[in-house]
This record gives sequence, C-alpha cells and structure tokens, in this order.
Amino acid sequence: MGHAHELKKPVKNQKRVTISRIAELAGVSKATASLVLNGRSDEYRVAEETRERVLAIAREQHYQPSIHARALSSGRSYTLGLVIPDLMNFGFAYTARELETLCREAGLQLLIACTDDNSAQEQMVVDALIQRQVDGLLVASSALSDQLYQKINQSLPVVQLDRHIGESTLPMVISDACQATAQVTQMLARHSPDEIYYFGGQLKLSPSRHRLAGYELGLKRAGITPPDHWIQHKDFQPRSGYDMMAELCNQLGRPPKALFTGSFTLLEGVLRYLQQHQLMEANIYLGSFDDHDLLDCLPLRIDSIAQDCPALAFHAFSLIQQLIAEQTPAQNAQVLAPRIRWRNPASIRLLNEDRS
Amino acid sequence: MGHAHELKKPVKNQKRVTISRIAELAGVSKATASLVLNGRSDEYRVAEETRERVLAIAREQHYQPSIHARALSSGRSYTLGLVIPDLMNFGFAYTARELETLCREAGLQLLIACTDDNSAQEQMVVDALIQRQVDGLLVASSALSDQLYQKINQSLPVVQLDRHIGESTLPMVISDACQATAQVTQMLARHSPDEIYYFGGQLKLSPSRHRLAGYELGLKRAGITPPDHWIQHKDFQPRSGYDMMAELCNQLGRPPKALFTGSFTLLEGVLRYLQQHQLMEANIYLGSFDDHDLLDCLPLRIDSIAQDCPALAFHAFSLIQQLIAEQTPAQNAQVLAPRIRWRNPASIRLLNEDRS
DNA sequence: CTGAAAGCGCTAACAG
DNA sequence: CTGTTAGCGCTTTCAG
Repeated sequence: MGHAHELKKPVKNQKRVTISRIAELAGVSKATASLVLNGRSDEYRVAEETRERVLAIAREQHYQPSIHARALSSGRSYTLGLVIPDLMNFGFAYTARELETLCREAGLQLLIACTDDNSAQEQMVVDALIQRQVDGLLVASSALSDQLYQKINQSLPVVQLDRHIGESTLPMVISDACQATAQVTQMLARHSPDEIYYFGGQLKLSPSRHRLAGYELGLKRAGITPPDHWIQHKDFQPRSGYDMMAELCNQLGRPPKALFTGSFTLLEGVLRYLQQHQLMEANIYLGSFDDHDLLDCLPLRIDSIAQDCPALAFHAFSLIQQLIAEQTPAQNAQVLAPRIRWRNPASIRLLNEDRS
Repeated sequence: MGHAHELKKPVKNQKRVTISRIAELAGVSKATASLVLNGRSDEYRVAEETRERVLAIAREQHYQPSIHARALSSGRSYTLGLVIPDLMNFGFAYTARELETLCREAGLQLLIACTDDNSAQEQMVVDALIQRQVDGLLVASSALSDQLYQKINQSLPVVQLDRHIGESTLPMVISDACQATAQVTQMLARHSPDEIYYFGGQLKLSPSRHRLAGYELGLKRAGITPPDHWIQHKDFQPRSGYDMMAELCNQLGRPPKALFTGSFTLLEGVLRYLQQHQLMEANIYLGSFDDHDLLDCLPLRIDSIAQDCPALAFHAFSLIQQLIAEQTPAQNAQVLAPRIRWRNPASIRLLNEDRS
C-alpha cells in the first residue's frame, strides 16, 4: 500500500459555519436565526418569509449547530449515559442497541460505559459521564448502596435498568425474573423431582436474588424443599459455570439430572463442560435464565427465559425522557414479564397435556 | 411500589464548581488554575506551592471541568466516533467493547452509532457525530464510495475499521480474511473434494469479497474449479443463511457435503435449518468465518476463523490517536491475521499428519 | 511566575 | 416581529 509518506495530515481549516454566519447571510440577527433554526419561529411569530430565507441558507451552507456551544449555554447536552457491566453480555448488548436506536431517533447521543462489575470502575465511568453533563443516567449498577446515585439524582435523573440496588427508591425498569424462573423450575421438578440443582451469580445483585427466589418458589410449589447443596453461587462468568459443573459432576460421579442456570453466561460454562466430557447426549434437564438464538441449534433442548430487552430499553428510555422533561411519571418502578421459550419436547408435551 | 406521587423532581440547583471558583478559593487567576489543572504547571513554571494549593482545593471541591466549555474553546471534544452496522453483531460488539476500554483509559468517550448497513442512516449518524465534533471517526462503512469520508478526512481523521471501501486510500485496519479462508476451504476440499458450497454476504462489502477470494484461492490450491452454483450470495442476515440452506437442500434433496459460511450470522441461519430438519447429526463438513464460544458446545464440529478483535481495536485506536496528534503513522493500512479454530476431529487429524 | 482579557458558538432575556 | 446584550466555563495569548 506504501502511501504512508504521502499521507497528508488533515487540514483543519474548513472553518465551521456558525449561526452568526447564517444570520449575516440572511440579514437577520443571531437571535432570530437561532429561533428559526430551533423551530420556534411561530412561537415568536417570525415572518414567514424571514424564516424561509434563514432555513434555505442554513441548508445550502450545510449548517450544523455546535452541540458544545449549545450545551454550554443551555445546560443540556442532548446525551444520555448508559452504565452497564459489559457490552459483550448478550442482554446488555441487545438493550444497548435498542437504546441507541431510540436515542438516535430522538436526536440524542447514547454514551455507553462499562464497569466490568467493578465498583471502583463504576465510580470512574459515572464521574466521566457526569463531567460530560449527560442529561440522564441509565444504570445497571453493581454497587451495594445507592448513595452515589441518590446524590446524582439531586441534579439529574437516574433510572436503574435491569438491576436495582437493595431497597433503592430510585426509578427502575426491570424484568420479573421470579415468576418465570419459578415456572421453569416447576417444570424441572416434574421431570426430575428428586434432584434439581441451581447455579447462580453474585447474590449482591438483584437479578441473582430474584432468580434464586424464583427457583425456591418453583420448588415450593412443587412441594419440594431443596437441601443446601442443590444451590450454588459464584459470579456470572462462564468460567464459574464450568467450575461449578465440574465440581458437581465430580461429587456426584455423574452429571446432575436437572439443573437451572441463572444466566446464559453460566450456561455457556456448563455446556462447555458437558461438551468436553462427552456428556451432551446425557439425559439431563436444563433450564436457564437468558436466551440466545443459538440455543435453538443445540441437541440439548434447553428451556430458557428470554428477557424482553426491547421493552426494557423502551420503558427505560421513556421514563428518563419524562424525568428529564420534569414530568412526573405514572410509575417509577416497572417490572416487565420475560418470555419462556420451551424447547424441551418433554416440557412441551406436559404443557399441552395441562392445557387439555 | 406506589411511590409515584412522592417522586421529587430533581432539583438542578447544585451549582457546578467552575474553574473560576477554584481560582477564587485558591486566590489565583483562572489562567493559573487552568494551567495547573491541565498539568502544565511546570511548563509555565508555576510556583510549587501555588500548584499544590490549587490541586488540593480542586480535589476537595470535587472539581470536574466541563467538557463542553473545553471543547468549545479548545476545538477538541475528547470523543471518538465509532460507526458500525450493528452493535449486536458479535464481532462488532467485541471490537466496540475493546475500543470503549481503550478510550476510557485514555480519557476519551466513545460515541457508538449504528447504521444497520443502510447508507442513508449511515449519512445521518455520521452527520450527528460530526456535529458533536468528534476528534476522529472509526468506520465500518457500507458505502460504495469513500467520497463522504474523503471530505470529512479533510477536517478530521477517519480510519476504516474491519471493512474498507473499494480502492479507498483512507487509513484502515482490517483482517486478512483471504489466507485463513483459503486454508479452511482447502481443508474442506480434502474432506469432500467433489462438493464445497459457499454462502456469502453482500459483495459490495470488502469482507465479503476477501472471503470469497479466499474460498476461490483455497479451491484453486486444491486444484478445484468451482461450478457457479457452488457460490451463493445474499446478505449477512441469519435469515439469508437459512434461506440459502433451505434452497440448497431442496435442490439437492439432501444436505451438502461441505459448506463454508462467510459469517457467523449466516452460519446461525444454516444451523437453525439443520436443527429444524433433524440434520444436526448429518455427515456435513462446515467451515465458517467468525467465531463464537458456543461453537465449542455444538455436536457439529465446525472449523471457524476468529478475527482478532482486540488487536483490531488496538491498532485502530493507536492509528487514530496518532492521526489526531497530527503524527504521520508508520503505515496507513494494517492487515491483521485471524486465527483458525480447528474443531473438526478429521481436520485436526489431517493437520497432525501433515506435521509429522 | 501570574493576571487580564478575548473569544469559542449558542441561548435567552429584554428591549425596542 | 427582530436586534442587543449577556453570559455558559474554559483555553490561550499577551502583558505585566
């Protein structure tokens, strides 16, 4: 390719067309131009003709207002901050994608920042977002206390997304993990009443707690009291899923008969273990929170719980928009129902029988 | 939850601590404070004692400079724009995640925008990013001509990421799809010399062309001339993979003996078809561009090509940083080697035999 | 070594 | 209906 040395360094001369320039060309004042360009011309009853002239000139000059100047003077930055653990986690990626679309359509820019579920990092990225004067903050926090966010909420709206911190009263949009998990667990109990294991993530995270609660509720409904060793917790890393599975199989000397994994990532680890040990064909009932299209392609038919990420994104977005507009939302906590994807033929058969 | 009506609307009073305030408290002028806070105190030989005082006060007041004010006056926004087709595409999500980390560590904010591979939308998001005065632009464009970007490159650095537009001379960081694809194709040819199909995406996209070229090269090396009907193109949607597979199976009256899919998304569609038609156990050799950990968990052992997303991100980031600093980079086109993940036992056996 | 002052581009009163 | 006038918070000469 060898163009290296011909590379011209960008000439940053192209001086920006400012609103002053537009005003000048249109023969009006900056203020008038500003009004017109912000679509508030009728509110201030600017002459039809003046408006058209300004608009035309702006268009032909390809005028692009400086967000920074605007932010500086108006106090709004037209950005939203999104704080998530990891952009590679399928659910968060999905939600982020949906939010990006919603923001784009509303003329906002989404600023995505990852915390890696590490609270020091979370502090830092939140600081950085505040510094950029985001108009609102959407957070899937891994913090233990909502103190930081309560403080922030004094000056700009904060909405908790997918997770909520302890008993925080901050607005939130989450999935109802409990009911769906209970249903899937009940089904596992029908397949294998004498043995239903559970692998979960950090108990400090609300999703973990709700999923565990769902598991326990499901067993209770099935009239089963789980011995302690059925329940295991680590974090949501695939590695942890693998390790928990390895340990369990070693202990039992065989794979478990039924298992519910609290997340797709954990399930990944479990599947990796099964594959490595030629157990993919084993007779094991699996249920999992989170869903992925590829689960449709596995020989092992796993019943899974799919969060409604588009709805999560939509409601969180609406909520924060309302808060930014200083409206009082109808509800400050929204709990969305996930969808269960029954894949196991035995499950499907039982469901059909129930129906008839 | 019913707190709805108690919801206090955020009181946006907490007046921001500005540099003036810091200067005032420290008993110096704004200019001095600015120098100190930007770490250029020794360059201007500010008194040691003065500096410490300013720094201490800034810290205790939790001073956070306004990015917008800074951007306005300095002309830099400390943001990078990333333009990708879709944040849900595994490779792009991975790259975005890595870039986000690199940016964060460098005190930059990454602005991610998706185009859905639609050029009108691409125009729009690029406009929006320019308007936000990004300091540089990283793009995986689906445009046919680099005209837009050549123009932008006059005023700010543009780096092509993962894809390049036609014969564009703009800087780029891409994967060398050709060699790896050729290798995997050769392997498919050894398994099934008389039938090796290929499914690809839009030919206007450079990755599609390189992957196809790799396939053809692999066959050529194997001494095979592919009949036209072996090669099919649509787009990179899973749906298209499914459709192409459905059509092919219908035509043949059986699944193909060997197939290379040009992307993970296409493979997904293919796998879905196979699963739906109970063909997962069929004797079919699959190779694919792109990789995913879950492929380790499939009974069908697929040889796949994993792009080195962290490296892609790293090099693109370094490159654009250099360009922003108006340095002349050593090379303006970087081609990174992907890694082949051999999973098929037959492939692995052959490779071992070759070695000995 | 430090301070004063002039903008960056835009918005928002407040006068005409 | 339109223009004037202050800033928003920070950087950056240019004089002390």
